[in-house]
Amino acid sequence: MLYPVNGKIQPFCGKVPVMSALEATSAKQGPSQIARPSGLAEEVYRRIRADIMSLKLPPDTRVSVDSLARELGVSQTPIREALSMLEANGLVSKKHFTGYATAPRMDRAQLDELFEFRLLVEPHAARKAAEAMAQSDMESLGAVSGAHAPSHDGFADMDTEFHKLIAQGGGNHLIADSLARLHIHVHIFRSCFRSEIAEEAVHEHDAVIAAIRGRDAAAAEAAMRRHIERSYGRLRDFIRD
Amino acid sequence: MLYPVNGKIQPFCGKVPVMSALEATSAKQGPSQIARPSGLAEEVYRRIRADIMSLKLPPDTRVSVDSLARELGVSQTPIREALSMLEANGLVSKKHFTGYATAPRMDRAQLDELFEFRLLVEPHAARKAAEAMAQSDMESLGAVSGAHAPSHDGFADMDTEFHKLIAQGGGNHLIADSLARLHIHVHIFRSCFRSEIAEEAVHEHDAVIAAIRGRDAAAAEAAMRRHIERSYGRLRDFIRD
DNA sequence: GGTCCGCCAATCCTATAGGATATTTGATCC
DNA sequence: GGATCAAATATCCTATAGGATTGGCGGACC
Repeated sequence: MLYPVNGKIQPFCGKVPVMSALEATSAKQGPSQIARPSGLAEEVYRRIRADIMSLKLPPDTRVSVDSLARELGVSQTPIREALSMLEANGLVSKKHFTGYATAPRMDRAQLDELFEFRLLVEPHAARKAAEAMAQSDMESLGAVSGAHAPSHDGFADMDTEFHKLIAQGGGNHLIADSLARLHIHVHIFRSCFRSEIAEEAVHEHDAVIAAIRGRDAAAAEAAMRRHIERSYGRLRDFIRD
Repeated sequence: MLYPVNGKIQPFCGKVPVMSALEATSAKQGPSQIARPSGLAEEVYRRIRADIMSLKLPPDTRVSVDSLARELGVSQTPIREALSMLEANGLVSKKHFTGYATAPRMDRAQLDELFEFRLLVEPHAARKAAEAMAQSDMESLGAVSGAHAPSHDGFADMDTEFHKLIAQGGGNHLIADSLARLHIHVHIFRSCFRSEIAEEAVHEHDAVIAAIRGRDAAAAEAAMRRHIERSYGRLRDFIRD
């Protein structure tokens, strides 16, 4: 057959891939989501993004379309579409006739800009979350609370989920999407330095969660602001420029 | 020849297209910019985005890859890359095996979310612009001030430039990019209703400009907040849902 | 010994052909 | 007359081949 089925990524020709895609989406986004086998491009997109976030593709690394196509067992077209989307999200950059490369690691100026933005948006999101968060999300929030994360990746996932839930809690999709896009870069930056799991961060998280559960908007905003400021202080130490 | 040169978009095979691309970029971004013929995909991207913003492609309209390829005289690949980038920016959406379509017109909820976001970010940007805007941008700001725009498009361009300069003035690229991305949607929404050129908006702009020129951060923030609130009121009237 | 020029490999970019799918249209049946 | 099913069309998705360009490498020249 023309479609290599060596365990990488399979096109939507058979029935099995479709089912697996359905399971994947429904498992990740909850049962209320429509079944949408969004195509190979999106699959490849997630794969590459995961590789970037796990530092399997470190910052400032060349990414060859040919290599990816061979490695994933798909044609170049979906690779190109995925890379174009990643470029639009700032995770890779394209130089004409030279190819794609993962974005270089954040420098001091970019870190400052990123946290200025977070400090502007995320406390507001926490305030609104305290006012209007749905009960279901509130319960999910409890799941990322007290449990001590064993590994570095475990903490990172928990942190991502924590901030995502609060951003969504405000009910504003634009805010949630913007913060999610930014959080990816924070994740990469933090992973670059394999920073120790900060016990403080967990306490700060719990403070925010407590305020939101108590529907105390002002306290939630303040706690989130404090968390981001402290987080900024912890990350800033890793950089000198 | 394989490359149709019927006046649409030309590949980078000859010398003339390269020169024209150079002239275009240098004319738009100033003489200090490196020459970067970024490829067909970006050219196509700008073209489609322009067509969407000019309502030549109205909201919720099917966009065929084949048709675009024929119309622009290029292959399908750059069209796909451009559409992927547009999708990442929320201007088109893709449905598997059905094709691309321009995003539907904003509904009331989206308008609310968008202006909540703007109200959160843009006054802050104005404050920072008043504190730190470069002298060159300050002069450019004067150019979009008093002059009465004759046409609807003229006002729209002026408005876009006004908000772009202030967003850039704060020196935070993330803020500037986010606001630019959002402003496109505001532009489309406004164009849909061919709203009359609001004389008020010009006065509000002038108030912001005056505050920034006077380096009065608090006044700039307040003026921008007022401008956005009024702008929201003007646009909200067009929608019922 | 340093610098410049031409060649080679790797990569990207474009174009075309073929298979698969969703939507539409028309005819048939109830 | 309305609804249902099937064929046809238009479109997308994938794969492969060929042309064009960049960056690095070795040799020649000053």
